[in-house]
This record gives sequence, structure tokens and C-alpha cells, in this order.
Amino acid sequence: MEKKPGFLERLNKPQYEAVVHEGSPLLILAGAGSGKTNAITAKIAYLISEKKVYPASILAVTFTNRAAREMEERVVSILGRSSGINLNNPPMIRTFHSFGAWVLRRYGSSVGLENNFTIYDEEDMLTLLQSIRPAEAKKDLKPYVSMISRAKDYCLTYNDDLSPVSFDPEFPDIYMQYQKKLESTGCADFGDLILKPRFLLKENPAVREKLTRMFSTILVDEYQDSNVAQFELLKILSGDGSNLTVVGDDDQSIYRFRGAEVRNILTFPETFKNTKIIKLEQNYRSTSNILDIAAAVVANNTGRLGKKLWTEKTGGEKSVVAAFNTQQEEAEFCCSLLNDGNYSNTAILYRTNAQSLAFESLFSKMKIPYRLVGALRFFEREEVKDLLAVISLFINPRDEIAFRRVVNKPPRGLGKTGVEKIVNLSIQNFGGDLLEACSEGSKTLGGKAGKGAAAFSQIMDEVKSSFNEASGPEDNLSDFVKKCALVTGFAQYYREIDRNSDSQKILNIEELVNHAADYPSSMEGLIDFIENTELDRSSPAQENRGGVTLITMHNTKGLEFDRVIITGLEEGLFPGFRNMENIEDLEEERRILYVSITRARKKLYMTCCRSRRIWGKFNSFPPSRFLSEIPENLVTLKGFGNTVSGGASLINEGDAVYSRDYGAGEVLKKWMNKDEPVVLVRFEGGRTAQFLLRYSSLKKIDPNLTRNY
DNA sequence: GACTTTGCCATTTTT
DNA sequence: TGGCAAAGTC
Repeated sequence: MEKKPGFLERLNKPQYEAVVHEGSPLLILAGAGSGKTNAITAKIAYLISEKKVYPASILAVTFTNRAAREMEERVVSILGRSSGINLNNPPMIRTFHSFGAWVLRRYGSSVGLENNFTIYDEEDMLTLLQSIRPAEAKKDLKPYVSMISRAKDYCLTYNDDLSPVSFDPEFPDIYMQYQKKLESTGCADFGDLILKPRFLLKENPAVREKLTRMFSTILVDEYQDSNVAQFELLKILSGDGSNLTVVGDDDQSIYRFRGAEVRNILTFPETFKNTKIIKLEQNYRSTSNILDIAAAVVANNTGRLGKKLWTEKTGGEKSVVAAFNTQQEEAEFCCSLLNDGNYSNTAILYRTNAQSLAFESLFSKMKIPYRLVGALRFFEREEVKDLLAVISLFINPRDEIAFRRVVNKPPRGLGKTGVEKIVNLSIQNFGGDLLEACSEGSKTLGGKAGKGAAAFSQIMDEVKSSFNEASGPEDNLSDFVKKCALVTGFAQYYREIDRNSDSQKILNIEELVNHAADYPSSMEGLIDFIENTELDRSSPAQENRGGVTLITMHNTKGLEFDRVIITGLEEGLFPGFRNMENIEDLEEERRILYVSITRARKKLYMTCCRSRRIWGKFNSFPPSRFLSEIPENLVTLKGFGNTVSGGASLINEGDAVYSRDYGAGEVLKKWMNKDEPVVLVRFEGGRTAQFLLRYSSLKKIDPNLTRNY
């Protein structure tokens, strides 16, 4: 028998089965830490090296740029070791959105998109809405941005019944105006990157045939995060699905708010006949102590496909649940754990980005190195977007949002009226070309505005000629981007701002210039550069740093750490914000916790604070209900006072109680929530709060003594 | 039209 | 608490 290559030898039985399966649709249900990426990369490598599949005919789709990069690296590294593999035409490994953009750059003209289109993020979407409805306040228009995004997630155009998204009677009209304007400026938003390719493939048989023939094998990672539009695109692309492999875990679906549809994975076998289902249930990451907690928590969810994760690493260190009074104490606790110097093996997780602040300031003070993942998204920063807007406008002179952004920045005398005049001029006389309109405006507009228009026209001319100057096969784009920063005056403008406030905007511009060095100095290179910066907004400088990882729970998907500290487990924060009566929202929060817990290899901490400052005010929160879902014997409790079925559980309705955070009060109500006694207390001064008795530090007191507190 | 001040209001999670 | 937008001043 022929010897198997090493990367196949290392697979376990179901993994191997998944890798070699062929001929019918394949659904891999892969639990957390079960080697899912390993299986999918091994499958790609297997197809290329063993089945001699043409590499470029393989399409692998992920949801995050990080996942796409990682998969690509792994495939290259596996195949690099085998000889005789030619990767000149490598497999296409992209995010869904980047794949959509790729399709549109090539074939978009048949749906009205030229290949110089720029991609709008939510901020740009809002600006566009404002240009349609100038009378309305920004905050009133904001909801429509997410409605439009959701509609597109669900594959709905403005002609469709939009009631699944919103009953707002204005919405269909606003959506229509938005879409028409967006198309007239020759741009696309994130939703369009999926919707338009799907429409294109549906309506254009020639392109459909070309693409379906081009990609004979399709693999999708994190399939549980796909939305309806992505599913529709996939369906057209993969035909009967016989060469389609999807990998996912219904328990890790945490993007419902963004239109992800768990049903896509739940009903996959019904949609694609003869689906082979393979479950990967051996966890290679965590100890059984950690997995047991994860399992106990997620068991409270309904409608699961059901997997049983198991591990050979039985036992392990006991997990800790710790309660504190303030987020300051919580951060200090993390510091004390980090005294052992295990920075890079530790991650601190939180539900909202705002929570990172307490850690950041304390860690800077204590000289603990940290890296912040995902928070200040580099490419969303003002100065970066300004510079990108100038380049976008150079590529696509119809890009009205980019134009509005930079035409009077730094200030050069063009106000609202002047800008409106130029925009109208562009539409009436120049087919939307704003640069020609601006040049014309410099003659027709009087006074300051005319001078401003002339100045901006000249700047854009200089941008244009700077680009022509830099040519030659060895040149990259960094010189050009640098020149843009200079001729626009941004370099000087932001240096001045940096001097007056303690910002570092110039550094960000420099980083963008460095970034541009990766792209060849050609129009394609430039479009590529802009597209990649629009689609991948993470900051490489931050992500590659060492130190403790500070990260949102959502962002941890796909990562793992020896030690994980999940912070802010407070009712109202996690789960929180929306009405947690909605069972689907609540279950999604629970899955977020499940994802978070399963990031830990060896040691898990969960923390909560009794009070936390939100919007400048101190608010008190009871511990998260999720904590009460963890069997007591699996964790060590710290800082909960005289809890654990002690005196506190003797508290009854009508009792006088004392809380160290609220003071004295009276128990109004007591009831059971999943075997947990809960009390509602009204404190002196009228404030009320709920407590899970097990975790509260409430003490029963003699009502006659109340006044003493 | 540019710049300053006041007063309001808010925070999930991300391609 | 702070960020941002409307209102106010030059």
C-alpha cells in the first residue's frame, strides 16, 4: 500500500474521512477545538497533491480576513513540503466579501458596476443617506443604515417585501433612493458584494457557466455564520453541491445580529440531497474541566444539532469564578494573575470594546505589555479614511462620498452651498464626474468658494500626475500614497493636530504609506490596495505585538490561549443590552459565552463586578445568569461573601436586607429561576435591584437596626 | 465660512 | 464620561 503523506497521517478517523470524502455534499459538524481548520486545509492539500486537482479550481471561503490568511499559510506550508506541486495558480482562499468583490471587478459591468468601484462602509452609507435626506439628523438616519444592511443580508432588494427587516413605512423608499444614488456614484456597499454577484450569476448564464466551471470544488469555513444572501450565492455557485464542503458548529453561531442564519447549517442536508454528515467531536484544545463548563452552559440552549465534545485531557486545573466590587478591582485581579509573566499565553475577554479601557490604563501603569485586537480599527480612523478618500476619488471621480469628505479638508473655503453646487453641476453636465465639475466650478463660483474649488482641482491634478510619475515594474505604491498625503496638505494638517492634542495621526498615515509598499505601482495595484484596506480593517501593527491579548468575545473565534479570563459576567452587560426575554437573543449570548470558554486550553477565569461605571455613572449589576448555569462543583468561587446556600438563601419576601453596594432595603419578591432563588429588593431611596441569592452578598438584618446603616 | 462653546445623548458584537 | 452636533461668535 502506498504510504500516506504526513499531513494525512496526523488526522484522526473522522477528520480523515472528511478529507477523502468525495462525490456528494459534505457537512462537517466540527466542535470547538476539534481541528476543523486542520481538516479543511488538509482537504485542500489532499485534493491538490493526491487527487491532482488543479489548484486554482479550488475556492475556499471564510468569514474573517484572519481566517483566510491563516488557511492560506497552512495550505502553502503543507504543500511546500511536498515536491512537484506547482502553486503558480494557487487555490482561491478569500472571505465571502473579498470573493464577491473579485467577481464584481471582473464581471460587474453587466450589473452596472465598473471595475473602479469603491466599497462603502457603514459610515459612508450614513453619509450617503444624509446627502439624500439633508434635512434629517444623523441619528435619525442611522437606523436605516442597519436596516439596509440587514435587508441585503437577507437578500432583499427594495422591490421585495421588506417586512422581515422593518415595518417602517419610510424604509422601502429610503432604501430605493439610497440604492439608486449608490449605483449612480459607481460604488458598492458590503451587502452589494454578495447581492450583486448573486444577481449576476442568476441573470447571466455565460458568467455563471464560466464561474461554475472555474471552481470545481468549494469549501466554506465557519458556515454557521453565513447569511441568506451568502447562502443563495453559494447555491448558484455550487450547483447540486456534490463538490461542496461546509464546516461549522451551530453552537458557535454568534453573528445573528448581522444576519447570520443558523438555519443555513441546520437545514443544509435538506437543501443538498445526499449530504454526508461527519462530526468532529474530539477536542484537542481544552481540559475536560473546561469543556464540562462549556457543555453545561450551552446545554441550556434549544434547537441544537447536538454534539458531544470529549477530550483525552481529563481533569486539569479547576476554573475560578470571582466577583469584585468595581471594574478597577477586576483589572487589578487580572494584573495579579499576570504577575507570573505569562503575558502572551493569556487573553482577557470582554463583551464590549468599551470595557477594554480599564485594562489598558492599568496595564500601561503597571508596565504590562498588551495587544488590543480589533478595537481601534485602523482603517476606520479619520486620517486614514481621508487619505483613502482622495485616492478613491482619483480612481473613481463619481465617488460623491469621498468627494464630500475631502473637498474642503483641510478647510479651503468651500462650504455647504459651494459643495452642493459642484455636486449638482457634476450630475447635470458631467455625467457625475466630480473632478470635472470641480474644475468648472472654480471658474463659475465666486469668491472663496471659487478659489477653494480651484485649489482642490489643482490638488487632484497633482495626485493624478504623481501617479503617472511612479511607474516601472519594481515601483510600489508607497511613494504615491506619500505624495497624496503631501499635496493634499493632510500631512501638514495632521502634524499640526498631533502637536496640539496628544494624537498620533501622522503615525497612522505613515503606516498606511508602509502598507502601500506591498502593492505594485499600477492601476490594478492601486485598486487592489484600496479594496484590501476597505475589506480588512484590522491593524497589523497591533495584532502582531506581544503581550496579553485584550479582545472582544466575538473576535476570539478561531483563537486559543492557555489562560483565558472572561470578564464582565454581569446581568445587563452579558447577557445584556437588548431584552433578554427574547429567547433567540439570549441563546446567542449564551453561544458567545460558549465560544469564549472553549478558547481556554488550561485555565479559565470568569469575573463579574457588582458595580461598573457606564456612561460616567456607577450602575450596579447582579452576576450574570449564565454563572448560575455552571454546576457548583466545577468551579471555585471567590469574592461572593457568605454565599453558597448559606445564610443568604434564608432570605425571604418581606425581609430587611443589607447590601454593601446599595445599603439597606427590603425584599419585595422572591422566586425561582432555573432552580436558583432570585430576589427583588427595594433599597432606601427607592432603587430596586435583582439578585441571584447564591452570588449576592446580601445579608439579612434586623429591620429595627436599619437606620444604623 | 471658520472656529468655539454648549448641551445633549449614548454603547453590543463586524465583513 | 466623553464624543459629537447644533447653536453661537467672529
